[in-house]
Amino acid sequence: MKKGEKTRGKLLKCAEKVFSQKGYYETQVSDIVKMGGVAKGTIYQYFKNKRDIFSTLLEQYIRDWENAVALDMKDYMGDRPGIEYAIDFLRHRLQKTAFFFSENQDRTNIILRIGIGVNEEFEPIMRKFEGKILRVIMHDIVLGQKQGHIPQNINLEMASNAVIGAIFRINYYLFVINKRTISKIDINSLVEEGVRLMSNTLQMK
Amino acid sequence: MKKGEKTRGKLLKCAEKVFSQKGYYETQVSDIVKMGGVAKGTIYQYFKNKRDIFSTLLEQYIRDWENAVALDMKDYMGDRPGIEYAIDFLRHRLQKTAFFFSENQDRTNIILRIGIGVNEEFEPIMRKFEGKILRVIMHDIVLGQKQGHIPQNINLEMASNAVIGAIFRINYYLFVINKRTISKIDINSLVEEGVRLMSNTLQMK
Amino acid sequence: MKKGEKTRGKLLKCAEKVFSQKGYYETQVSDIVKMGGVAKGTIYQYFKNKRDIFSTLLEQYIRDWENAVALDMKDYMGDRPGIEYAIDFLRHRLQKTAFFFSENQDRTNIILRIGIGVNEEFEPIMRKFEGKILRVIMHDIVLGQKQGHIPQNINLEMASNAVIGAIFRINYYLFVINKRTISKIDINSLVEEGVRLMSNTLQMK
Amino acid sequence: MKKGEKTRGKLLKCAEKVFSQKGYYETQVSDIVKMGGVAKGTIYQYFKNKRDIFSTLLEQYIRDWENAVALDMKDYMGDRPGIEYAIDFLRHRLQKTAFFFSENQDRTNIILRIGIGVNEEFEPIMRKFEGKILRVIMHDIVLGQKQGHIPQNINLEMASNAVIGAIFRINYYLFVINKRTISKIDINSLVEEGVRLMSNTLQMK
DNA sequence: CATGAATGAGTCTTCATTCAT
DNA sequence: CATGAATGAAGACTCATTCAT
Repeated sequence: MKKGEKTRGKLLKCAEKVFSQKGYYETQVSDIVKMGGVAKGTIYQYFKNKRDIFSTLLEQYIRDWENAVALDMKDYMGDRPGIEYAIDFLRHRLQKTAFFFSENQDRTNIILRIGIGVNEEFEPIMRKFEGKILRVIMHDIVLGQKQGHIPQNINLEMASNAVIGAIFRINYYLFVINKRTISKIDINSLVEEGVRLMSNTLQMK
Repeated sequence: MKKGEKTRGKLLKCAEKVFSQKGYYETQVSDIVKMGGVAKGTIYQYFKNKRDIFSTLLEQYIRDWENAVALDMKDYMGDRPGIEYAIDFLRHRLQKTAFFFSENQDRTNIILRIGIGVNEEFEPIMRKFEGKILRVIMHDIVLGQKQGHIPQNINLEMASNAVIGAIFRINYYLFVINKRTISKIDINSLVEEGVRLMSNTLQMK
Repeated sequence: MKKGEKTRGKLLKCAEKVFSQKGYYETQVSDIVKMGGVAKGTIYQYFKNKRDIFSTLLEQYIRDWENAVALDMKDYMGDRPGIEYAIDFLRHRLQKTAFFFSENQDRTNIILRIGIGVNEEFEPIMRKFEGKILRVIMHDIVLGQKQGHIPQNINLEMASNAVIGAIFRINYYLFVINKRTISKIDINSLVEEGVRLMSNTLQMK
Repeated sequence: MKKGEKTRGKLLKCAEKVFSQKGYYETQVSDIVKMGGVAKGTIYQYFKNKRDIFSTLLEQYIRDWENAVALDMKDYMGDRPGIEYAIDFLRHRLQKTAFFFSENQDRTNIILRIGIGVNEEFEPIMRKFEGKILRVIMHDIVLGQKQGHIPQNINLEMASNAVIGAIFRINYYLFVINKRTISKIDINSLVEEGVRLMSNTLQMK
């Protein structure tokens, strides 16, 4: 790794920490730079401005999430039937999501709290993020309906928002409000409860 | 005395509008007073500073919500049994909530979006708000369990967070993202769908 | 006393207290008004502005001092000789001064501390005050020289400044720094010491 | 590093000039930076705020004075007797003081006029300053008493205040009120007169 | 690449003063 | 005479950004 790349990465890591602790507006570029141990001017070698730092993080988060949660969708892309199979599918989704949100709490805090209320110039990125997640959920539900595990008369828009709301809120509650550090075993029992709640919500059978 | 109260109220209304549009940090005190048609100094007769304006709004919202949603709980406090009754109870909750969030979209935007990411000095107020709502939901679930309409083995913490997450997210989706203006008739069909989803989530029967 | 006169006097008394405690710039008109128990606008019925309040006090202090210290000068205007007489004269001066500065410590604080550093627009008044005092001292010294109790070769300018400096400083030390409340008996022993110091300074014999 | 120190020093010099001319409250930070030929923000790189600028000056003055007046005390620490020696000692003190107050009239104005009436948050610094001076004078008097040149029955508290008052007042009169610029020869004749007055006050013989 | 001194537009906030009631 | 709501000019201070070294 080039020296420049290393500095850039370090600054991004510091930015994540500070943004997470103080929010976008309350963090000062000098906070980030100080934590990174470099001079004021250095950060402007890698980022156009403060906004650029924050949106770089947000864009990165979308890719992180895709890598963590969305990509393995193919494993379950086959049309093999069976309700256990569908539940298994849901379980994996929730598990990946829980791992994603628990492994980096600064990132979680930014995605679920900081990113929400911030300036509308970041809204497109956040919308894109949410849109991706929402589309995955909708796709999953439609898949479940095709396979007969989810009733046809469910309102897709309402249901997927209910699911995303529930999932985000639970992860927010666990990892942002309570800052819980959780073992893999703990996470699995939580996931199991989540599977039960969500399969109920969607009347999976 | 009368005049002062009127000015204060007007400024609070303007503040709500501007905070909702621009967020806490991007709104300038001068935006608010300009919209209110008064001089800069006037707003400082009624509020200590910008923070005070915002937190006054938040505190007001807690009271608004209690008046709108929480107070009529007693009507259903009787121990009349019957699952229809329990569903009816849930329906009323969701209906009141939907009315509350649809009747003042600036307020909704501030509660569900602006208030979330803002500086941690407002966190206690937001926590208090969320705490009140969470407690109502938990109380409702426990009541349902006592009356046998909700299974005992449900995880109260997870379930109530799932419910609050789903409800907030749906209202957020409808009134903040889509800025939907909704007739009473529309709202009722949405509420009906919400009742179905939430009663499923909680396995009410 | 008319009601108006009474209000004016009360406000002046309050102003004296606040100016003494906070200095000219740190006192707010609203402090004075609040202490006086009247409305903001009322004080502007009696004084043109904040400066007018302060300079009214200063002007008053000049008259106060003249009444307290300077006027009885005539009692000693005769040209009766005798060193005891001259010392007696000095004693009376110092005594009157000490009474003047001890009887109203807010006034003392304003004259000896607040009034010094304040805006140069009050300088003429303060100069006038100091000038009157200086002239009295010079006159006294010249009188002492005429009568042969003070050497001719003394530098009038230096000596009178030394005397006024010493007197002011001692009173400042006693009544401003140490806020000493002092009985008539105490004061007399202090005055006696002062007489000794000043008669030495002026080589009175 | 070099450049920064230079800017800081320049701003401090400008601040001294402006504070001296306008007093603490009437000087605006923008006056100082304008005179310094730098931008508004620059001064805040070196000083926390306006108060910090002023108190930095005051603290500096204490050190200046110690360097100018107090340090050479040891030269006279020997116990060589003789009244000429004691008078010589007094002469040097007054001379050093006169040089100190005449060499930088802005500083003199701030010490003897501006610093007095200002807000009580600077009082500790001014007290510290006065305390140091007072202690030196007291020490000198006690030394004189030990060596038999000053009577034992003198009131130390009163006498030292008389001396400090006289000295300050004379310097104030010369360098603040009359803004006299004085040659070394002039100063020596003034000092001679001062020696005479003070040695009389303290009955040195 | 890195530095950190300098910039200055931008904001909040204060407070003496006015004036309609 | 008294009130107190409203005014708005004025000033301190912040902080993202630039650029010469």
